Amino acid sequence: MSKEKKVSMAVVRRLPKYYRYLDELLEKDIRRISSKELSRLTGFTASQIRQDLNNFGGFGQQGYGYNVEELKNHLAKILGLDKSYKTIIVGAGNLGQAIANYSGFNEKGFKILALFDKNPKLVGLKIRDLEIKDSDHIEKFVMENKVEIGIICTPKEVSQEIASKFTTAGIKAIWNFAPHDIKVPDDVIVENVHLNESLFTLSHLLNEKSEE
Amino acid sequence: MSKEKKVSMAVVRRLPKYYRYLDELLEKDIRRISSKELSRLTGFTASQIRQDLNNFGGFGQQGYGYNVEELKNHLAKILGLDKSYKTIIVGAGNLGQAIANYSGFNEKGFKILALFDKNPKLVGLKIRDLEIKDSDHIEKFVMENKVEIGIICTPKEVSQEIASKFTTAGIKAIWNFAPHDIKVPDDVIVENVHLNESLFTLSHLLNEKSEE
DNA sequence: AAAACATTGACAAAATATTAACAAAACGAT
DNA sequence: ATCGTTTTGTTAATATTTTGTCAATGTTTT
Repeated sequence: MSKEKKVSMAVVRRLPKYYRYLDELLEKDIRRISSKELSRLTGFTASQIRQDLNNFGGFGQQGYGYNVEELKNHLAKILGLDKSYKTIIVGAGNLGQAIANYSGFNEKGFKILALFDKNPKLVGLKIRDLEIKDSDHIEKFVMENKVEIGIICTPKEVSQEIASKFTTAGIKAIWNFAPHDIKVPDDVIVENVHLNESLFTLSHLLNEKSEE
Repeated sequence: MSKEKKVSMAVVRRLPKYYRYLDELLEKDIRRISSKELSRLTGFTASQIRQDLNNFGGFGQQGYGYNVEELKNHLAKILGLDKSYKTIIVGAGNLGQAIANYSGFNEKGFKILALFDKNPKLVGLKIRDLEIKDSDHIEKFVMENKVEIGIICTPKEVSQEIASKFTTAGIKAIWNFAPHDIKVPDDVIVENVHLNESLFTLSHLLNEKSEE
């Protein structure tokens, strides 16, 4: 049983940003950082940063700040980046291919095992060294290869169907790019990237501004 | 001078979702909807939905609910979807092409005028009916065509450079897909789509869960 | 090795956001 | 038309999140 207090989603969503800046600092060979300085970089308040980090333990030292490498490693662990994940992408259009080609994810441990599509013109083609397979074989592939993360890059009309295949086959986390809210069992995690919502937000802010 | 109270970002980020569900309802020819029913669809509480919508005016009617079409039109206006926007995409790799090919944005009034890339192998090629132009001509093109929204699909290393070109040329809104926080003048709006942060959040949640 | 300085972690205070409650208004059935 | 039902808009109550403060503690300088 876990006795840790639940960390709020607001905090969780800031963690990757901390991680990203720590990564950049380390690349510049900067070894220590204070919450004040991190505040300047990230735009969050120093107080908030200290409180966020303290949800997971006291990683800093009075009078000194945080050791960049150490904090980065802690965050990697918290974010689960110390492990490797088997993933597949369904929908091998431009978006699916864009994600397959992005080397950053692979470097951080997200291994793409295969791409799937139901378009016969795409099936059989290769993206980098990945063959595009027929969508009919998703479930079998997931079970045989113990795929952990499923990525949906299909049109919204088929996204639920794919999500269901995923959960039936035992996938526990879905990264969904289709502009639709898929339904899954309670124990399955869904992270949505709703590009239209993001664009509409931008459009709203642009209009709101011009009404000053 | 505006006397409207400022609407919080939390509210704004829910609006596109309301809009999406209203769109779906209208497609199914459903003409009226209560906050309770919208709550069931969206997962937000009915109380929250009523309060959110009331930030912009009383669109509903007691005993009846909301007229779907009317509410959708109001939201379209609030989100700025009643207008048309001139946009360009910089970075014509898979991601840039994916966005260029997504017809949904075009339908909602986001017109892509051109794609830019600095890779000579891409310059001159056509995506749909859009020619990929050389990045050297971004500023000129933006000014001549009064481009309103700039979309950054480049690697992070050049994202700031592109952002600066955008703002110099007078762009007031940037949709940024590069995993980097670009710096822009205060009056320019930036909406980030940080895919790595999204994926890392997913990874964290997956790990958190397995520690039950 | 002492003094001055920097900075955390924790807690309290303030600000925001969400949920609940309900009177007022409109609908729908009889 | 009247009456019970539905459902909003609004205000009040809760809950959550963010910010401010400071003693405690380690660091750096002299």
